[in-house]
Amino acid sequence: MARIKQTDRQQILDQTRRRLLEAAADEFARAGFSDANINTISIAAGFSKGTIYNYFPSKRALLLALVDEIALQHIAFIQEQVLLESDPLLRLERFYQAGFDFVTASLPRARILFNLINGSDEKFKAYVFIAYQPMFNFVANEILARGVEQGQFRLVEPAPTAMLLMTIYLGTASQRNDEGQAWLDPAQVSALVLHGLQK
Amino acid sequence: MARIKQTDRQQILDQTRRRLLEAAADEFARAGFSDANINTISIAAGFSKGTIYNYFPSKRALLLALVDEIALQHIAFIQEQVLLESDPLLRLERFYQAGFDFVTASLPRARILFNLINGSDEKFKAYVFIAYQPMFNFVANEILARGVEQGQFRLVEPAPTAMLLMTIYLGTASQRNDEGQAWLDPAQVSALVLHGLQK
Amino acid sequence: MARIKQTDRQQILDQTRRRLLEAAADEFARAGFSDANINTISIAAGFSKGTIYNYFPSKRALLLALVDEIALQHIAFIQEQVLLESDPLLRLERFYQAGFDFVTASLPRARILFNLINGSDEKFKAYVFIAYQPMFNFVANEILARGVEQGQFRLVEPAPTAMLLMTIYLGTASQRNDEGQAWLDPAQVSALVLHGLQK
Amino acid sequence: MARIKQTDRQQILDQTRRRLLEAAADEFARAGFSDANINTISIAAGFSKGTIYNYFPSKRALLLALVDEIALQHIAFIQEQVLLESDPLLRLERFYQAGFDFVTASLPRARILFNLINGSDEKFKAYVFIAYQPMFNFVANEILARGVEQGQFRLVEPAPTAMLLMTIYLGTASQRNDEGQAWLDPAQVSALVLHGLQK
DNA sequence: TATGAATGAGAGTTCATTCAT
DNA sequence: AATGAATGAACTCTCATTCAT
Repeated sequence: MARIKQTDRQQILDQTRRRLLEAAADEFARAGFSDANINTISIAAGFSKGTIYNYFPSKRALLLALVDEIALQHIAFIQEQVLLESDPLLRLERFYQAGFDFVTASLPRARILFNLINGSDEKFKAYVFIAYQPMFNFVANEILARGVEQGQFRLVEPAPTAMLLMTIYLGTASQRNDEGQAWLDPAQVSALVLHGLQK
Repeated sequence: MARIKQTDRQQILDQTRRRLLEAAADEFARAGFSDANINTISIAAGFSKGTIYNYFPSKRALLLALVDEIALQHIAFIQEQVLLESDPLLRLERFYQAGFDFVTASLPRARILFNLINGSDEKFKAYVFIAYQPMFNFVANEILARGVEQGQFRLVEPAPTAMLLMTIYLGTASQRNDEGQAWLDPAQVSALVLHGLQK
Repeated sequence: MARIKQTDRQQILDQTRRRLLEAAADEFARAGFSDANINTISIAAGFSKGTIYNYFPSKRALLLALVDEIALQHIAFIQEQVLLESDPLLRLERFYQAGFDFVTASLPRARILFNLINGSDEKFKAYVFIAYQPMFNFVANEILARGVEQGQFRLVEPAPTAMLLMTIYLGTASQRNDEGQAWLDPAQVSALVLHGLQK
Repeated sequence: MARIKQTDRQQILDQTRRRLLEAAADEFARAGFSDANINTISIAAGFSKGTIYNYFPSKRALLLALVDEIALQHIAFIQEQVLLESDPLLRLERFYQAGFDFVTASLPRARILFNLINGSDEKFKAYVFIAYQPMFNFVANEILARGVEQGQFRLVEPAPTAMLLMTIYLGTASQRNDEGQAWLDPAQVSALVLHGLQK
């Protein structure tokens, strides 16, 4: 009995936390960190202002928790897609395709990410890079290093090149019109990158 | 006599405006629009709070005035550099080189630009794009269209491709370490882009 | 239980609102709208500055809420007193007596009213007239029209004459010395008005 | 020669002062003391901000100088009109007629007066009453005392009754519609007052 | 005499955060 | 666990006043 109750309680806690994070994502995407409003978030989540502070110690911590979540989802989604292919060239194409798909599907969350990376708060920026470290490593090892080994890519240094690919991804995928459609086509971007990487 | 006085006064006005814009550039770069502090700006410029409002009607107007100034300098600098070459391929290289140089030389101003473009305030974003329209046109006409005409580039559509080049430029040039050094090399970026554009 | 809590909370809300309005009445009476200080009001009410904005969206809205309250009290008090008599002549006397009594008892609130009516903000003025419409109607119908019907008053038009009586009331009752005593005697005023209305 | 120059200079000074006072009258009438804007006044007068402070030591002093001027004009106009008649009854009618005429002709200045009298600044109020002392005396002596002596008025005390007449005048004459037309007719008001004063 | 750039105290308002319930 | 009334520091913006020219 007690254990069941315990479980129920945990579920309620998780669900509240989830709703708060969802609402926070929308608000942070809409307004950025400084202009995001804690009250707006709590109301959108269906709770009152105080509840947020039962789950997150501060507005800043709320955003960081959201970054963690976004990074996990983002990395998992891209890895999953990329690993469907084994050829490094196809993996690269998949990488851009999956990246654009992720941004399309999760535009508010992606916007938060881009805002933070190109924003002026260095602490946020550093936090994001740490959270995305697995993705950098994945691109470097599973796409670039393999392509170089197999002789499909020029002899590039995996680490800085991974950064280049990521930067191009973020820069191109983030440009959207009012309906959320990308200005650029991922195939166009990966074609361009592939030309650059091939011998 | 009267004319001299008039001139003096105008010079003082211009100089004050200049110092305010310089200080504003630093502060907006450091903190972004919302967290930038009017008081900090005026103190840094050597004036008191109220003086800003003798020159700009609001914090927002101050930033927009700065955007105008940055865009003019930015566009002029890049055009000047690019036009030193006549070959479209070399022009493209110059474009990235000049772009990276501009960011290096005017990092705070470039940061403001990137923040606005990737930020959440749609009005700021629209304003920036209008201010940079001449640059888009320049890239489309003086680099891409010429390269296509002369058979050096694939048959790309100048307008969206100009946007792609700009996006890649902004995305790559803006990534800097703490000392302001670019993570990426402009030659690397233009090589990649060139590979993508060539037949 | 829950209902009691609910009630308690509502009582606290009402009480805070009440204290804010009381303090606001004193401050607006002392200084007029423009020179009234939000901080002074909240401190006098025993709260901090921000609390006012949990109850009223702006300084202006605070004053308008106060006007609503004053008008309701004012009208109710005068109607109650006037309706103690049925003879229109006696009603007129009661009207001035009650009016002067109201001003004596609620001098700060009355001052706010007079300030607004004779002030330069047309929006405030219009708001006050709308709030006092019931009083104009009451004087026109329950005093003047009846007196004319019963042949005690000259054949005057009720509406503009009601305005005249109100104007004389406001003009005379508002003149007070430092101790809040009226310069004029309401009996004197109503005698004068009665002479003017009788055949 | 020197004396002529001196005269010219004095004329310029007087004219500037005059234009400043005219502009100040409009602005104080429009907005009341607190919301009146020194810059608006100086621009309307065709001068710059600083000039006001060459003529008046402060915004407050500017208003007081204006009050002096208004009172002098006001009193002179009413005395002149009233003294055209010798019969106290006709003088009383003239008093209200002239009063309403003055307000009609000098609405901004009259508004300033009414605002101050019914406003919340006690110092302004006291200043106005001192400036209008000659008018109170004039009404008491030249209208009321004479009417009582000649047996046309009831045996009223001149001083408080003068105050009553003035208060009624100010209260009634100040109510104007958007085109500046009085809500009430001065004949109506003086008829009412006369009924009250006659035996 | 007239100017207007500079000042800076002070205003209303916002909002992340606290905490008693 | 959830609430929301209260807080008060911080913010942008206003404007009467000063003073060097």
